[in-house]
Amino acid sequence: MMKDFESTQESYAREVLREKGLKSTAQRLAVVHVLRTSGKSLSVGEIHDGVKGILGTTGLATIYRTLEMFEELGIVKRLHFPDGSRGYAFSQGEHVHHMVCVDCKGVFDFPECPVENFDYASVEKQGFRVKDHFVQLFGQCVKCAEAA
Amino acid sequence: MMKDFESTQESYAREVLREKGLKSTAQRLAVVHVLRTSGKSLSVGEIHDGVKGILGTTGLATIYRTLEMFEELGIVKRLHFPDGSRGYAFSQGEHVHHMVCVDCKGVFDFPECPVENFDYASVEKQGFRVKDHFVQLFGQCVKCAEAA
DNA sequence: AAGCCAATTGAAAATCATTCTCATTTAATA
DNA sequence: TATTAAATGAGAATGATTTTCAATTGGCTT
Repeated sequence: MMKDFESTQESYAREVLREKGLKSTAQRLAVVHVLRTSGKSLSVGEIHDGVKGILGTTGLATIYRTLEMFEELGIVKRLHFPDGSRGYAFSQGEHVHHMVCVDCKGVFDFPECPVENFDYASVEKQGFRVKDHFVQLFGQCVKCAEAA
Repeated sequence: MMKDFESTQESYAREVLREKGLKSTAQRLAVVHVLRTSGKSLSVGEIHDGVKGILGTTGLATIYRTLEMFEELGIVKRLHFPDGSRGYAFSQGEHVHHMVCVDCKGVFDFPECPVENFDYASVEKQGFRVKDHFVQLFGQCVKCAEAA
């Protein structure tokens, strides 16, 4: 039906889903496809539009359900923008952080974790146990810098 | 009308507002007061309730307007939780990151920035210009660890 | 201390985002 | 291919946020 639907990313999603006993539905794979081919962070509405472009009619609730589930499975990552809006980006499970272009919303990974080797002394002195962290960089990508 | 309404934090907010030619209304100072005395991150609704407790009837829209403005002024900081909900915490302008207790939503600052001295080589190699970052730690505070 | 005026507020409506319900459909397995 | 639990679609319901506009108020000025 559609070329280029079987990429590493789609296979990866398929596998994660199967491992968990979840179904690899056309809608779910389409969400992965839309995110992957966009190369950037998309809003729920944009993802919905993208999926509709592939499958025709698709319920918005399905997109929400899929994204929530994908986030728990580590297939996508939710990003937060300064203006308060949210976006989702494809993410392949590993511990990767994201750098987002504030102009085009393009998403670029950076695998080195700035927080990984951070010395939490001041925080742990107070008795905190750090369990997780959220890091996101904002900036401008080459294309947008040149266009400006 | 209310003791303890003039703290460093309230004075700070007053000053920032005056510098920008904005009014120090009872509602705005009450928002600061509620956040300060709570010592933790609060949702918009919780802040609204807190302000109503002080001033009686208060419009929810005012709370939204105030928080948005305070965020731009660096008086409060918006936090994002894993469950998708948002919270606001008092923040005094400087570059501080926050550690949030996932149990009680208590907010604790840590002034050392883990990202400050991070080597962006891999990112900048691709031509990105990093302009800003968002860092937030999740974990458990002493009290909640003991209670568990 | 009173008056002025732009800034701010409250209340409700409007809009936008997200979740829920339930009848129907479908992917995976036998 | 039949079975069945899982998943979907449609729209209603809920919840969050923004807008509108008339009424109020804080920070001057006099």
